[in-house]
Amino acid sequence: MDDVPIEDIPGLDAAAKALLQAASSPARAAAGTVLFRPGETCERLVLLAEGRVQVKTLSESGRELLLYQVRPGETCVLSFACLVGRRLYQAEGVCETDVAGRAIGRSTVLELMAVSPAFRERIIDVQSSRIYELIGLIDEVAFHRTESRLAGRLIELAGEDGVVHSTHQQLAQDLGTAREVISRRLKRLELLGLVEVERGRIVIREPARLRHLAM
Amino acid sequence: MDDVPIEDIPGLDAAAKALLQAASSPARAAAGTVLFRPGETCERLVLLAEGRVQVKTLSESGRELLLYQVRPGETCVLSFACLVGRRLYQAEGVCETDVAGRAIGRSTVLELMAVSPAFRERIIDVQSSRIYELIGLIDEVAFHRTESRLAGRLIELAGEDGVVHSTHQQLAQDLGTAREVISRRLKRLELLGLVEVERGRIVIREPARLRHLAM
DNA sequence: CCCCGAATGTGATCGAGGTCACAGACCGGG
DNA sequence: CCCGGTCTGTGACCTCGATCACATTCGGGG
Repeated sequence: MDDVPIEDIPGLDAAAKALLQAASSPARAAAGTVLFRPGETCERLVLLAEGRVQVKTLSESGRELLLYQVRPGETCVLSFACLVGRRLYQAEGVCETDVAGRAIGRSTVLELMAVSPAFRERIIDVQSSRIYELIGLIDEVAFHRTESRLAGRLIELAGEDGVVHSTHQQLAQDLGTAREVISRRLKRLELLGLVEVERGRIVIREPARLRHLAM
Repeated sequence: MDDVPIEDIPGLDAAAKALLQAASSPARAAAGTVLFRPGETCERLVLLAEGRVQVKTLSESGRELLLYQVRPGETCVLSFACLVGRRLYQAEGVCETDVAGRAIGRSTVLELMAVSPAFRERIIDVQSSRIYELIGLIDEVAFHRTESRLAGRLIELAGEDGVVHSTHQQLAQDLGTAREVISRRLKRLELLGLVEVERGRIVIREPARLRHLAM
C-alpha cells in the first residue's frame, strides 16, 4: 500500500486537488528517516497527510536544537524557502513518526500558489506562525536560562495526565544543550517538588509553578 | 510634505497600486522612532518606500538582539504575522533612519493578497528569506561564540572601503551581548591584526581571515 | 581652550553551562 | 537469570560571557 490519497491532506480546495492529482507523487517514510540534511538542495516540497517531522539545526560539536515540527496539512517552511529561493538547507529534517504525504516539484508549487487560494493561504498562514515561533525561540535561546526553557518544554510535551515521555537525552536535543545539563536541571526541579523524574518519563506535579518558571 | 507617492514603493503591480490609492495612508517617521513594542497589537502594515527599520528582541535585563531589518519594497514579517494572525508583538521596531511608506489595515492586506500577484509574491518572498535568516540566527546564537558572530557582523556592516561605522555599544545591541564583551573581542581581533579599532569606527585589515573566523 | 558627555579600556569576580569520566541502575531479550 | 545496551547520577573542571566598578580618552560645542 504505497499510495497516499489526496483526500488525506486537509485544507485543500478543488483547484489544488486537481493539480495535485496531475502533478504530485506519493511520499512515505518510516520514523527516524532523515528527509534532508544541511547543505543539500531542495528538489520537492511535501504536503503532509499524516505523521510528524522534526526540523532541527546541528552544531559542529554534535548538539542539536529543535526548530519546529511539521504536522498534517502543513509544509516545511524551510523546504519551501529553499525550493522557491533555490537556497541550501541549513537544517535537518527527521521523521518523528511514520510519515505520509504527497511531493511536488518547484514549478508545481509555483502554479499551486497561483491557482489555489486555499493552498496559498495555508502557506502564508504556516509561514506566519513559524516566523512568530522562531522569533520566540531566538528570544529564549538568547536570553533565557536552560531551567526556564526546560520547564516550558515539559509543559509542551505533557499529556493530559501531566506525564512527559522523553529521555533526558531527547530533551537535551530539543533544547540544544547537553544531557548532563538536563539531568541536573530536572533533579533541581524535583527537589523543588515541581516534577518527579523516572526512567524515560517525567511526571509533572505542580503545573502552575512550572508554568511560572517557564516565563 | 507629508504625502508618500505610491510610485515610491518598488515591486507593485497595477492591481496593488489601484487598491493602495484607495485604501492606504501615508506614513512617515523620524530616525529613532519606535514603531511598535512587545505586547502591543498590530493595527496596520507598512509598505516601506524609503528608510530602514530594525526589528529587535529585548531581554528583561535590558539587552537587545537584532532580528532583521526592513528595507524599501519590503514589509515587516512580524507585523504581517501579528496582523493576520491577530497576535501580539514580541519584539520592538525602531526606525534606523528617517522612514516613509504607506500603511494599510488588515482587510486591505487580505484583499491585496487576493487581487495582486505582485504583492502576494513579494510577501512570500520576504517571508521565505526571513525564515531562512532567522534560522541562521538561531544557529548562531545557540552554537557560535561571540567572537565569530562579531566577525560576521563586521563583514555585514563594512562599506566598500572596509570601514564599519559603529560604536561598541551598537554592535553589542546588534548581537545581543554587552558592550564590554564587544570591546574585549575587538581588542583581540586587533591584536590578531584583523582590524583596527578607532573611536566610532572599525577598519577591517584582513577581510579574508575575518571571514574565516565568521564561519 | 575648556568642559562635558559619549566612547572606550580593563580588572575582578561570578555563574551558567559544556565537557569528561565514570559509576550505577534499569530493562528487555536470550 | 544473566548480559548488554540504554538511561541516569555525579564529581571535577574549564570557559565564556555577564556584571560591576571604575579610570581614561576623545571630540566637539560653547
